Amino acid sequence: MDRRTERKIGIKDVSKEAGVALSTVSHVLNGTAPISAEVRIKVLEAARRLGYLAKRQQKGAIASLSTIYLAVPPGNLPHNDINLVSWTLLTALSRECERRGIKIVAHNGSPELNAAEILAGAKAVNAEGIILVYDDNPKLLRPLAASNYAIVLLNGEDPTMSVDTVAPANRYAARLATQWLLSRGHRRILHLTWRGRSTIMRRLDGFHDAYMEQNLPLDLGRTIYADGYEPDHARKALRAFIARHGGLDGHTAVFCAADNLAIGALSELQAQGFQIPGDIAVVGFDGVAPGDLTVPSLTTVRVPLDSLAVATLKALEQRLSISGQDHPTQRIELGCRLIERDSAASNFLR
Amino acid sequence: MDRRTERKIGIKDVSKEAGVALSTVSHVLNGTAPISAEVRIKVLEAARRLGYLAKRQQKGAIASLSTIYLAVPPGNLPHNDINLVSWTLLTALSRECERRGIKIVAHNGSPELNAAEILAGAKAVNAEGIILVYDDNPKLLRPLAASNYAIVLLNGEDPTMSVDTVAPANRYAARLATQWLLSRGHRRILHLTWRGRSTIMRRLDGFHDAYMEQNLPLDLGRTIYADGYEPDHARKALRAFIARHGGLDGHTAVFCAADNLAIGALSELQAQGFQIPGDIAVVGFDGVAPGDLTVPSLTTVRVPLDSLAVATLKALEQRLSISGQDHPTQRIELGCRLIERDSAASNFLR
DNA sequence: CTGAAAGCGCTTACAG
DNA sequence: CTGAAAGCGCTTACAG
Repeated sequence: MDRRTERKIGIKDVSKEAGVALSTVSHVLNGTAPISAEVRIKVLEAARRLGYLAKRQQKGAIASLSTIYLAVPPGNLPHNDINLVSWTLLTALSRECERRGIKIVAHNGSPELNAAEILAGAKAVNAEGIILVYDDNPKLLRPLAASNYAIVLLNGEDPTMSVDTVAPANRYAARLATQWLLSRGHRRILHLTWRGRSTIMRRLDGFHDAYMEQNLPLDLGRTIYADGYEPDHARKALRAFIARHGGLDGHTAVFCAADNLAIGALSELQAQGFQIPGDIAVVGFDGVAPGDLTVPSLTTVRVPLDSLAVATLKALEQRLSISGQDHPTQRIELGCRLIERDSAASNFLR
Repeated sequence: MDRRTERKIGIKDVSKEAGVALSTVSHVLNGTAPISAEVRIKVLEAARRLGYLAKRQQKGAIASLSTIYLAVPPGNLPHNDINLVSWTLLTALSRECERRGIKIVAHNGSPELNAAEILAGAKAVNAEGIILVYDDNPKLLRPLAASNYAIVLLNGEDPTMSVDTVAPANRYAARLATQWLLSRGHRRILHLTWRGRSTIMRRLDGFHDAYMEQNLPLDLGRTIYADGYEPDHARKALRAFIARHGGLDGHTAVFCAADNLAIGALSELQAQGFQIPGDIAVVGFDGVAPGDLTVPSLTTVRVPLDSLAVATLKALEQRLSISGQDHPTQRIELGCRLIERDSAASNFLR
């Protein structure tokens, strides 16, 4: 990440790169003298190219964090290797903290997260901030928000907006994937999901949005609820659906609310003799499963886990630097990208 | 805002405030030496109290912006004094730009916004960034996103996530207002809205969320669509509703998707002899109408317009400082607060 | 807008 | 962790 050669980029390097005087660079960056637009732009572009602007932005923030307290509902902890998403997200977070020399201490308490315990734990390790992952329990969030810790909810939903939140743009990303399928001629699409955290329901919203945007009747898209988000839950749910309808009931694609479900869907559909993507296309969501190793490889929505980790730390630092006033809480959603692979071919057209 | 006396807060002031050595402060802020947790915290709190952390964060960013190009759909321009929300938002934006010495140039083009025109206009004034207000037209956003201007969509929705967006947390705020009514015993609530931009539909989502969260049947809450967002549209829609049902049909509250509608609702309901809030409570959304001047004064959801303006500039600067790589786009939503006044009394309990 | 120079604020190395 | 001191990077004032 840090190339040795560009260790210390300074205003001097920028002036050379832009071919202007050192003082000019300073004036551009501070607005302390009237500078022509052409020169201004030349300087700013050089500063951006060399990463000087980014460095300067970072420098402001890098101050305040030394220890973060991390609270994750036990079911989502990495040692439970079923949930690869959690694992990858937490790894990204650890890596980013390490890179910046921030210590991160994981909460280890009752099976059910509990605000008093979390606050006590954070205090015991002298944390400046708390990252709460996945949870969206208002009973938990309210007392945490009332404390004077900087708190960020990661990958969750806080409808009360009592704490800052960082999450993928679930609704828009699901809409994107569904739109992609619709644009390739699919009309009857199954959405395979489960009744879990509310963030997963935002993916269902997006599924519907795509139909509405095309003025297609919503009931062309059918939603199937699995009993959970493991591959076996997907298999069971699909098996039941197929048995009930004596087939796929005219559906040509399955959009799964998680890669785990998509993996189960792939195996169940293939076990039942369906060709993928010939008979039915499969699209996942998450982008952390080894989707390029499945057969066929999995088309999926990639959640930018690294960026989520970075944004979480930034939100925490921002909150820490705010004195007294009542800045409104913010929710930051990051855009996701569709990874096109073989389980949903791009040349399907009915 | 800037008290003369605290013009230049430096590390020296922080060291005095915290009662530690100057070098210690530096080490804490840079992590360049092992410092005990107690001292660290003492220093950081002093730094925050004096606004030093905030100053430092700002300093990193203040660099890159000198001219912003502002594109607003003509119907929302301030000279159309019907829309007080636009006016207040754009004023907040101008004020913040002025405070920071940023020049802001308003686009003035065809009645329908058009990407090529906007880009040409931005280039003509040597802008570094473009703020697009209110619009959510993908045909417009796509080509803008493809340009290499830093772009922020303010108060809009971009489901394609092609540009960074700053907006109020419409869905959660509407949920909050509805929850507040439900918690005061209201069960049958009218949601008065109009078919406009999609952000307004998010307020409808939030209206429904509040019912779902309480496990109340959704059809207790009924939605009325006015023909637009002006007070007269609200009057007409309510008049039709009351005529059709021979009254309020058991509803005890009207939650309006905009203050403008709420003002119309107040006047129509009173004209028809209903007591507010005795017979029916009225809640608005926006918080910019002179809601404390209506009779009765208007309970409403206040959108943090100043913070939206600040966040927009920050997002623009952040995007400007990013070199090459593909950082995902971000959507920032800010939390809103309920302003309790007389049009929905807090002691209504059935 | 340049370039040399003074100055300022923060960083850093070190003895205590 | 302190305190005095050297050093560094950026800012600022100014003549050209």
